[in-house]
Amino acid sequence: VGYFDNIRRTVLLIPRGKVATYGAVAQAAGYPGTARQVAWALRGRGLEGLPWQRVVGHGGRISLPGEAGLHQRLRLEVEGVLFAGSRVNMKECAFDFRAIRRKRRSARRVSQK
DNA sequence: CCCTTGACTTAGA
DNA sequence: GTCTAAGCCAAGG
Repeated sequence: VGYFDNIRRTVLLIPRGKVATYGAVAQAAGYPGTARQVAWALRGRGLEGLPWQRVVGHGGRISLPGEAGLHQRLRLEVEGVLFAGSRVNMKECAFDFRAIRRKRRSARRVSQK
């Protein structure tokens, strides 16, 4: 399991209608401070089945340049992500990875009985 | 090993 | 709001 796979798994955790920043993904994947490498991972191969459009820049900026950026915005709007000007409304749509840990804990509590 | 490349981020000006 | 400069770090040449 390499760096790319961990980043990939983390991106898959972001639910529909939410987004996360490169930095947040890096940290959640266990590689704090490697935001640029997250971008590198998304740029590479194997994007099929990956919700890459849910990863945005700091403050909800779209970092993908050119037409691809517009494409990303459309894909997000279709998922229900709100925009405020040229940025994602992070207050509403930023995904908090800590919610995953809470979910896991409550799931375990249920299965334990 | 050194150098370059980024879908990055932060801090200043 | 914009722009630059510097820090950042996995890959690839």
